[in-house]
Amino acid sequence: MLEPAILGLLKEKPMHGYELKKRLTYILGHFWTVSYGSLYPALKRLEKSGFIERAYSVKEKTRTRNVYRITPAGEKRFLGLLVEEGQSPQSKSSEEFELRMAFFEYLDPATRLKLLERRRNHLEEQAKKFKKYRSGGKEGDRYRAGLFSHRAEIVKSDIRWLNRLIEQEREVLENLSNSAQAGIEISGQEGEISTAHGV
Amino acid sequence: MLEPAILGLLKEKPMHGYELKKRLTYILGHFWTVSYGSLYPALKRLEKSGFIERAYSVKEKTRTRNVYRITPAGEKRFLGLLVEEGQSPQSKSSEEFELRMAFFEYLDPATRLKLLERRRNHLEEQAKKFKKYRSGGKEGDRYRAGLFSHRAEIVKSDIRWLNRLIEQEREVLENLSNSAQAGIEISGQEGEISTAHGV
DNA sequence: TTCGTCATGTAATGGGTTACATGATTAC
DNA sequence: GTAATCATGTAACCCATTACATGACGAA
Repeated sequence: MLEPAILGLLKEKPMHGYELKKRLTYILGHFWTVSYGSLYPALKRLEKSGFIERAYSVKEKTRTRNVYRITPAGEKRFLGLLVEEGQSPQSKSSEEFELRMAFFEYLDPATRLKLLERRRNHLEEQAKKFKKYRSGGKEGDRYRAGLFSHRAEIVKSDIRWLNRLIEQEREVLENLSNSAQAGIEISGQEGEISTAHGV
Repeated sequence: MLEPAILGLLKEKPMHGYELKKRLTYILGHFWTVSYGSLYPALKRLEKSGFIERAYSVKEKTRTRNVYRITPAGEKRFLGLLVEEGQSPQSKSSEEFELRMAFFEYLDPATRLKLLERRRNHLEEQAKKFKKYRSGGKEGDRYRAGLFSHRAEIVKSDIRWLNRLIEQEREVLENLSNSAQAGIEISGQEGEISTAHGV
């Protein structure tokens, strides 16, 4: 969770730990506030693995700032982590999905579509379960029943949202292939993205 | 997270580990699937602390089932854990709130009201932040922007839901105090709940 | 001068997971 | 007879947290 987030943020621009934490809190603060105790060690790990490197260090009198930058290996790693099957059956998948979505701009349309559909299918599974609960009924308690039906509502609205996004993404893909057929060069968004194309 | 869930489930009826896991998955499976590797050790810990006790063990040929039951100390502990300030700034608070809500029937109206209001206030803080994001605008990326506004919608709808629940709970409280004034005995729901009354 | 924020880090701990190990019972 | 489910547990690990430690800089 932490590593892809760091890599994604460093794609925007090189940053030092403190700044990274603020940015992280801004984007993921909704459900996660990273602590320095995990952030700084993570930076060191990533550096040792060669996914990020020290761009430079500023020594202001006694105080230091270590500015990190993502490496080409890091770029690959980042894409790998984003696309990777949500192997954790632990359905913190909602958080995991939000993290991915926050970096969607770095993925190509086909990968985005894949992730969106995967998520929607997962939610549809959940929705099915809710229906079963309902019909298997009782669970007498009104509070728990209220909670369950509220959850079901949220899931339904999430599915609608995803469906809208999926449709948009499909249009993007169609336009792309049309342009391709018309023989127009597609300039591959600087090329770096291409690693993610293996759908 | 695990311990209050176990205690709450054992309040319903004595159970053994395997059954407990199924029940847990049913109620919390939405965002959490506990593993045996955490469940069984947790049961041992709780037993050692005296919060639960072995009601009986069934030896079916070679296979054993250890049925646990909550103790009076466990009841107190359970209520303590449910009401306890969401000390973790880690906003897994949404999960934590869902857990509490799943056991609302065991709390008295005043405590329920307190928890509902705490949660609503928390969400209102979040909603404020979303507005700031919006006005502080840019964050150019349309995907991230879409994600943010979707989050904002969810939060808003959650607040509306909580407000409805709060209103209902207030009515319950008013009715109670009216009945009390009218000199009618309130039979304290079997008495055991009273520990939670110190609001 | 004191408070908030900038800036980096370590050590102990916690709470969970995965993978492993074992074997009976039930339903098809 | 074989697959699914019942049933319990341990050991190694992972990833994060809290608490601690240190100190400069800017604003009120």
